[in-house]
Amino acid sequence: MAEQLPHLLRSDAQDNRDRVLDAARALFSERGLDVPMRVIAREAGVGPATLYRRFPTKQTLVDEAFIDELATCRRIVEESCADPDPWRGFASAIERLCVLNARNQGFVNAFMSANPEAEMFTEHRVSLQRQLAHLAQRAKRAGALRRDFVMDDLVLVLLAGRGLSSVLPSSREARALRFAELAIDAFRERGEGISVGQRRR
Amino acid sequence: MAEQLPHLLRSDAQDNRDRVLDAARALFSERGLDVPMRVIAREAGVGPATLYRRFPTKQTLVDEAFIDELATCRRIVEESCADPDPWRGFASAIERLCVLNARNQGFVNAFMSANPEAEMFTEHRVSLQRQLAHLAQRAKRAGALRRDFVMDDLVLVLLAGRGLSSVLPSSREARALRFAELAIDAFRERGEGISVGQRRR
DNA sequence: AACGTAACGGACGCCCCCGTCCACTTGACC
DNA sequence: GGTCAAGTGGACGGGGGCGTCCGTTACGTT
Repeated sequence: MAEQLPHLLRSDAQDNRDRVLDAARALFSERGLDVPMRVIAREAGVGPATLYRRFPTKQTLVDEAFIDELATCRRIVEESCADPDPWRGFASAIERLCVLNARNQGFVNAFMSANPEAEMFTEHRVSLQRQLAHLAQRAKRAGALRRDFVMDDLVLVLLAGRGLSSVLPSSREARALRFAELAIDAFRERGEGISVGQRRR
Repeated sequence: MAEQLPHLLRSDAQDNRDRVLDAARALFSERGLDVPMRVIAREAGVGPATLYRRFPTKQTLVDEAFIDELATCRRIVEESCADPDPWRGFASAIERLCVLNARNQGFVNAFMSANPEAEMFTEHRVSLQRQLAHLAQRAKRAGALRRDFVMDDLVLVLLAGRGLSSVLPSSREARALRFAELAIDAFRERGEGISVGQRRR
C-alpha cells in the first residue's frame, strides 16, 4: 500500500504523501469526490502546494486513492469466480460490491462513467466486466439466474447503488445489504409459476 | 400551471416569469439541479436580476419548477390506489415513479432528502408516503408483495433510481423501465407458484 | 401623448475552488 | 557541522457561481 519504490522521495516527502493519500481516501469515501483539494491538504496537515506537487491534478489523486478499492474489487470478483456454486458466487459478488460501493461514496463515480481518460481504470474495468460476464453466464447456465438477464442489468444495479449515498453513514451499510438482497432476488430465476402483470410485450 | 392570480404582475413580467419557469423545468430535468442560475436566465432570455426578483433564492425556483411533477406524483399514486388489483396498483406506481424520476434528473433530489426547509415538499412527502404505505399494505395483504417488505425498501429503490442519472438521455427511459421491472420482481412475493395479478385469496 | 412606476439587465462584490509561483526550511550526504 | 537540492507552505491569479445595485426601458393608465 505505502509506496516503497527505491525511495526516490525524501523521507518527509514520503510521509506527507502517505498522509495525503490517507486523508484523501477517508474524505472521498465519506463525502464523495467533490471534496476540495484544500480540505484534503488541511486534513493531511500539509499545504496545497505540497499536495499538488505529488498529485499534479485532482484526477491523479483520485486514481491513486482508489487503487486499493480497485484491488478489493478484483479480489471480490475472483473469489466469486472461485466459488463452486455458480449462483452463490454471483450473489456474493453483488452483495460485496454493493457494500463496497456504499462504504466508499466516491468510488463508483471514480470507477464507472466519470473519467474516460483514466487509462488505468478503463483497463481494469473491461477486465472486471469480463469476469462478471463469465460469472453471470455460469449462473444462467445453472438455471439460477433469470433468463432475460443482460450485463446492462448488473451495471444498472451497481449504478443505482450509488443513489443511496444520501443516507446517513450510520445506516449506510445496512441499507446496502438490504439493497443487495433485493437486487439478488430480482435476478434470481423464479420458478415455473408465471406471474401476470410482468410480461408487457 | 401558468399563475393567474388576479394579475398582480405586469404582462411582461408575467411572460418572463413563465419563460424562466419553463427554462428551469427543462434544464433541471435534463441536467439536474446544479444548473447555474445564469444559464437558466440566459435560456429564458432574461437577465439574472429579473430571475432573482421573481425567485429570491435558487430554492424558490426549484420548488416552483417542480410543483407540476409533484402533482404528477400525486396523480400516479392516486391512480394506483384506485386500481382494484392491489399488486398491479403497487407495481404500476413503482414503474411510473421510476420513469418520472428518470425523466426529471433533479426531481428526486429536490423532493427527497435535499432541502429540509422546503415546507411545501415535506408536507406532500408525508402525504405521499402515507398513500404508498397503504398501497403496500394492501398488496401485502393480498399475498402478492413479499412478506418482509418494509417502507424503507421503497425509499431505497426510489433513491437508487436516482443513480441512473449518468446514463445518456437517449436510453434513460428504457433503463428506468428495466430498473422498475427488476424492482417489481424483487418485491414480488415468490412463493408457492401462485400467479399474482388476479387476487389469490 | 405623457407620465410615473414597475420591470429590466449589465455590472458589481463576495465567496469558493483550482492550480502555480517563490522565498524560506529541512533532510541527506560529505 | 556544512552544503545544497529537495521539499514546504503562504500568497497569488484565474474562473465561476450566487445574489445585489442602479441607471435605463417600457407597460399601462390618464
